[in-house]
Amino acid sequence: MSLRFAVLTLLDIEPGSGYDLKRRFERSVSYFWSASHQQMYRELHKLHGEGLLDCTEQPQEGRPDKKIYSLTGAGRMALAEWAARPAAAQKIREPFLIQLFAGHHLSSAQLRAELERHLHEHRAMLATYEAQNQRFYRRPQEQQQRLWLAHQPLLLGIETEKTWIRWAEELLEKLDASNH
Amino acid sequence: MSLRFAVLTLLDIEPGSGYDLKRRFERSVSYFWSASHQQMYRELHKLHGEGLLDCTEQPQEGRPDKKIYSLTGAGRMALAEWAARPAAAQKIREPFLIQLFAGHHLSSAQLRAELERHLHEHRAMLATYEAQNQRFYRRPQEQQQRLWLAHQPLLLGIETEKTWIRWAEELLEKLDASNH
DNA sequence: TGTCGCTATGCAAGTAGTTGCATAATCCTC
DNA sequence: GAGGATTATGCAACTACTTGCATAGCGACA
Repeated sequence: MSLRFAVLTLLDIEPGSGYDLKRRFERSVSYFWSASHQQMYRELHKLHGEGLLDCTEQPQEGRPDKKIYSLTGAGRMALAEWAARPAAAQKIREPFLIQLFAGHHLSSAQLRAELERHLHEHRAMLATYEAQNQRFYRRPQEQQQRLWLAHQPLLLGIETEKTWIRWAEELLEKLDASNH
Repeated sequence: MSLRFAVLTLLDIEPGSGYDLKRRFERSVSYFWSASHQQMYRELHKLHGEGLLDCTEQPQEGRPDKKIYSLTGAGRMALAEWAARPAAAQKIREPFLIQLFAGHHLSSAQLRAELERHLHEHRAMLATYEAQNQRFYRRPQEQQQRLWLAHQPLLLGIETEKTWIRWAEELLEKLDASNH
């Protein structure tokens, strides 16, 4: 259900094609929801079939035509109605922690290597989030005020990554300490 | 794939029935992976079918018989092999943040109410995590040393909840400030 | 004495998400 | 001028997960 409303929200801000949406998704929604391009296209078809989206084909030179989707009245209503309903609690899914839970099957060198790999990824994540944050603060005041709510998830993303990194660094230290 | 290895890991620590597993899951794995009892039973059947689990029926008085599952040699091998493989990156799924992303469809009173509801849930979560943490430190030294790695995810869970709560409290303040 | 919650297991049908592939033109690099 | 990335869309088959229901005895509460 959430993907459908993520799509509606993005199209509410600005109409676009599946491909556009996929890229905008990566730059905004991706730090609190993940989806592949197949999911996106399928969702667009479904929403269009249900009359929540309009679709106009836009011929392009050289490359395949774009299908530009935008909200219908029904789409806007569905979005507003959903926004007012209490959201389901999040589902936690952290494969790495399950692995850690079974960590006694690994040598401490293997553990270190895995941890450092994840640490690397999370640091990269943090860097892209912070870059995005900077971009936000470089926008004109008017936009900052209009989008401030939609910006809040990014702040949580940044703090969550920092927390993860701190935890992993401490765990590495503990591994060191227990080895010598 | 992760649920399957969560189940194997729990059964590796101690054999048990689907019902046992479900409860142990809630007390340990649930803060980094979620699963319903149906998923659990289905996974047990599958793992048993693939020869990774042994199953012995244990008749009980009054209540239905238990099926006690335990790892076979193949099960232990599969677990060890998986533990050494790099884990997939986590999939983020936070419905509430999508809702916030569409937050301009809500009145600020509605927003406040939703936020406070979530804040309440996260505070309750933090309290149960901390109680579990206390329980851990009351265990005998020997167990603390043996289980210290499996205990690390809980520490991350605690820090993550604290981060969430801090973020939500700040957001509430911002909502207040922008209202007056 | 009725119903609520707990222990204990499971089926069936549905929705959501993943993986792998396919097409096709254009732009850029070597 | 060959190969690869980018733009743009999509099918098919699969796996994972959810929802709603069913069964069935026991203990506690009111």
